[in-house]
Amino acid sequence: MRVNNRAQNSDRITIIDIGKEAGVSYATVSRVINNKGNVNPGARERVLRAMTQLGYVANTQARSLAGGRSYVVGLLVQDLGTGYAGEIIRGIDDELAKAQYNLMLFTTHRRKVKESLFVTTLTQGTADGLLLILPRNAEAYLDSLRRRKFPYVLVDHQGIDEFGPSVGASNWKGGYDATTYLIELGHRRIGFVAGTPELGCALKRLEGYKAALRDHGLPIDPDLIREGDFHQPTGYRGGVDLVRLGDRPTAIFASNDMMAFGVMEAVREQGLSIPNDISIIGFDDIPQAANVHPRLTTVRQPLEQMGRVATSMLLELINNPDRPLEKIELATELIIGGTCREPLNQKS
Amino acid sequence: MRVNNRAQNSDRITIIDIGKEAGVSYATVSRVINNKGNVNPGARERVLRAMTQLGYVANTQARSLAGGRSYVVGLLVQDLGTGYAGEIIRGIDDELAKAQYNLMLFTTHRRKVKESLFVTTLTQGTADGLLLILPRNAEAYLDSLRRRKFPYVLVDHQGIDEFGPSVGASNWKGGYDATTYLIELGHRRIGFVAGTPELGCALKRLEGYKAALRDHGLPIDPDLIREGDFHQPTGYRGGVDLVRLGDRPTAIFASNDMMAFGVMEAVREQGLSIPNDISIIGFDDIPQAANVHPRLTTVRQPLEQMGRVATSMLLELINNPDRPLEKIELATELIIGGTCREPLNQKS
DNA sequence: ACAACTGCTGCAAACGCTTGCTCAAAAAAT
DNA sequence: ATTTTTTGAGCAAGCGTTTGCAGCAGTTGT
Repeated sequence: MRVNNRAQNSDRITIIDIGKEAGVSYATVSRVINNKGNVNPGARERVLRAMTQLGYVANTQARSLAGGRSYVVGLLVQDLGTGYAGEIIRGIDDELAKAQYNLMLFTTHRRKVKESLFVTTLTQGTADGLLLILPRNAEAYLDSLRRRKFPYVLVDHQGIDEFGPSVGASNWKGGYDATTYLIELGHRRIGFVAGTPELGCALKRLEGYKAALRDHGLPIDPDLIREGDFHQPTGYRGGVDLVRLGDRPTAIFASNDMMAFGVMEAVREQGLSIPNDISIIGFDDIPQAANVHPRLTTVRQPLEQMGRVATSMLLELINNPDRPLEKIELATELIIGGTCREPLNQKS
Repeated sequence: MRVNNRAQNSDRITIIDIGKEAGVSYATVSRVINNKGNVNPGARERVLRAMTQLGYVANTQARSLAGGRSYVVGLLVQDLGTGYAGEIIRGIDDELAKAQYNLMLFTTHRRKVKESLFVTTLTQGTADGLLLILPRNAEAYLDSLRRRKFPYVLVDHQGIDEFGPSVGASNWKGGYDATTYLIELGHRRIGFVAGTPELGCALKRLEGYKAALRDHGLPIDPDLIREGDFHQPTGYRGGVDLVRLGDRPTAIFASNDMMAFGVMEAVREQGLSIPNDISIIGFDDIPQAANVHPRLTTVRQPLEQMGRVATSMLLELINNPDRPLEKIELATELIIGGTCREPLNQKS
């Protein structure tokens, strides 16, 4: 006989137990659990009752082994440092919970090496699908996933993978709207702090900004455009540079909130007031944006909803692998806070 | 015959394949994988070679079913909004990766209800152990875990569970040190913004603050102590209140960084300079603390290390359930940034 | 040279579940 | 009343591992 090394195994309740309790075979119990086949309403009732009575909890490993489904989706994310991923994840695991799925998390952090390994393990039976938030070197495995028809969805990543399904936000339009808003307030010199140029979303936002300027007959001044990397320090740096410009801008558009916070710091450190001296607008609307004073005016990406939509797409893909792949772009929304106003006309 | 519904099953490589390739039985392959029993070095060598050659990936579900181990640990965390949890998680999954373990994430968010359900499922075979970061209503299940000897470790939670193993930081000493630092700089009126009083760590920090004042013969002025909840808005609120005080403090100690950011905002909005008019010190040293300007002076909690230590404790507990339970308190460290200086003697 | 070990390896059962097949009983059709 | 169809449920195989047990060489001891 084999001895289990896990204490709770001894009293673990299996479908066999509940089959006995309900007076049916364990196969029937399984059918009830999975809503499969034809089960007599009476029997189903008894099974259900027995389950709650005995406190049955399905053994996911066994289900997975037998049924080929693990009820787990893997999530690959770079880092949980800002609220950004947190918001998306909120949507994800809310949606996952509804479908009785679990979330396996892998944080890339600095070590790109293991990313592939993780994907391999996960896609080899541990998970039924994969959610990728802003993956960096996805090329390494995306191809293999596609070939094997392993379900996955890209979140907030435009550009890299033209074939795969993805969920993002209207970055171009968001950039356009934010800029237009500033222009309509009366701003003529609008600084821009760009995001990592390798990321599609960063480019789109920049293009939106340029298009808005163009459409309103304003010049695109390269001096007003600074490169950043979506993190606070580069926002600060860009802010300092822009503020020190001889003919400094009356407004600055940072292409994400974290950088906007950096810009705000820079502006204030130079003894200038927000929004009186300089208007500031961000992008993302992470939770913190609502916590600074004045509240950051920003372009909201529906992060939670993105997580939600991506998840439900993934679940559908899992249930029906031959379903046509979609690319969904959710609408952004301008959130008016207190960091923007019409420019004071002391300087034209 | 049964037809698999998963495409990749057809070409999945199992220990049987490896066994054939290496010319041994699959049992031997299993022994090699698990470093069990005596295996002939030559055979081991061949097996290893076959594994890399064929790109073998173990099926975790099967291992779990047969071996009673899932190589998964569950993580329960309230929210991923700030970098706080992110840092801890970095330590956790770094350590987990070393042991070839995976991480199952559950975010409590607003819905406490499902927390217990998650714990039940997880402890019923899905995970080998549980990591709990600042759980709120842990009483609901901690007891059951203890009874069933299910391995778990509490992270950064002092007070609730006197029996269970836990990892935290020296909150009292951190509070004491920070306050002493300010006093030694010459501050006499030091404001304090407290954290959620239900959390042990918040209380400890406050006590450390009071003790330092006492030890240096300074009065404890209730007016200088404001209640907060560890989030930015309450820090802001507390900051505003303190700054508006008739006899305003020359320094403010916020009991975590997020609130310190709120205080910084409040101070600057009142037209005061940091650190010239008011010194500010935080607690935690989340990544952002290094990104604000000037860099926040704060008490570093070794968050990543806490995650790391908690994880290795958990893993040891999993391997040896009868091991005595420990409570580890890691040292905090004062990080000198640029938000503190001696008070300007314009006002005594 | 024979018994007693030792080291290595294979066999097969078990883990808890899903599901194709089969078949009995009940319902519908003739 | 008989045949056909439908419905419901049991049987047993199989998912990919781990591991106790048995067996078979090769060593060592006497």
